Amino acid sequence: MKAQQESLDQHLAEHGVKPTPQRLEIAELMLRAPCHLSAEQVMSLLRDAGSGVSKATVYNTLHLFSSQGLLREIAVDPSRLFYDSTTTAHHHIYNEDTGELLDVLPEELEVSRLPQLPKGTDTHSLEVVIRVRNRRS
Amino acid sequence: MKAQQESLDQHLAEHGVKPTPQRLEIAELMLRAPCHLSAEQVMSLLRDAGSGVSKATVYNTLHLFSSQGLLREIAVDPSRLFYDSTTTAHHHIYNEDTGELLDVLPEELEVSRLPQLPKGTDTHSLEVVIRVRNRRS
DNA sequence: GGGTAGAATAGACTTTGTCTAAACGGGGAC
DNA sequence: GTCCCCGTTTAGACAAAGTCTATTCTACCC
Repeated sequence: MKAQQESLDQHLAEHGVKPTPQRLEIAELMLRAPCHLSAEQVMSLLRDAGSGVSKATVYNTLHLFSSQGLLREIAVDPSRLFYDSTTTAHHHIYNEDTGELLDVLPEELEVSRLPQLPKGTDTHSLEVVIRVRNRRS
Repeated sequence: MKAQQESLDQHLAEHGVKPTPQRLEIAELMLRAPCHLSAEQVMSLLRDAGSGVSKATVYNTLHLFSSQGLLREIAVDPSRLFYDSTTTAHHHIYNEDTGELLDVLPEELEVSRLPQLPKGTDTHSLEVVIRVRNRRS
C-alpha cells in the first residue's frame, strides 16, 4: 500500500479515472491507507488542508471512485454515507454510541448458508454489519 | 397476526406505549401485517387515507415504536430509513435497481463464525444485507 | 492560437429528518 | 362536573446531507 504513493495517478488511470489535481487530492486522503470516511469528513479534511475543492467535486469524485471500484460505499448510518478504501470482501462492526466503524477481516466471520436470490438478479455485495453499543452496567 | 386487530391498543400497552389515536393509526399501517416502509411512505399512506397526523408525530411515533421493540430500523439505503415490522432476527435482500426490500428467513442464511467484539461493547444487532441488481446480459 | 470536450465550481435547490414553542386533551383530585 | 397537570400533538422553522445546473476552467488536439 505504501508503494502506491508515487503511482497514485497510475492507480487511478488503471481504473479508468483521469487523474486530475482534485482527484489526486482526494485519492491521497482515501487511497493511501485503509480508511473509512464520510463525504462530510473528506470535505472537512480538504478544507483543513487549505484545499479549495468544491462540494460538488467531492461528491462527483467519490461517486466516480466507487463506480470504478476504487472505493466501496457502506450504508451503516442512514444519516451519512461512508466510503471504505478496502474494496475486497469484508465486514464491519459499527459502534452506535461513538459512530466508530471497524473492519472485520473475512476470516473472522463466515456466512455458511445463503438464500436463493430472486430470479433475474445477481449479487452485487454481501454486507454484514454488527451493531454494538457501549456496555452500560 | 389477524388476531391483533381488536387488540392493537393492548399490543401497544404491553410494550409500554400509551395508545393514542395517532399511534393507533400508525400501528394499523405498520403492525397489522409484516411490512417494510420508510418514514416517507408512512406519511404518504396516512395522507392518502385522509389522516391529519403531522410529520413530527410520524417521526416521534416510529422512533418510539422502535425503541420499545415494536419495529426495527434498517439502514439499507443511505437516503432513507426503513422500518421493519418483523422484529425477530432475520436478514434482507435489497434490490438496488428497484429499491425493493425482501426478507430472508433466519433458516435461509447462517452466520457460522463471529469476530471478537471490542472491549466494553455488547451486540445490539447483527444485520446481513445482500445487495442484488437486475441481471443485464 | 482556436475549438472542443470533459472537469470543476458556486450556489440554489431538494429531501429527509429534527427542534421548538404553543395548543390540545384526558385523567385524577376535589 | 370543573380544574389542573402533564404528556402528546401540531405547524412550521430549521438543519444536514446530498443533487443539480449553468457557467467557467483547462487540457489537449489540430
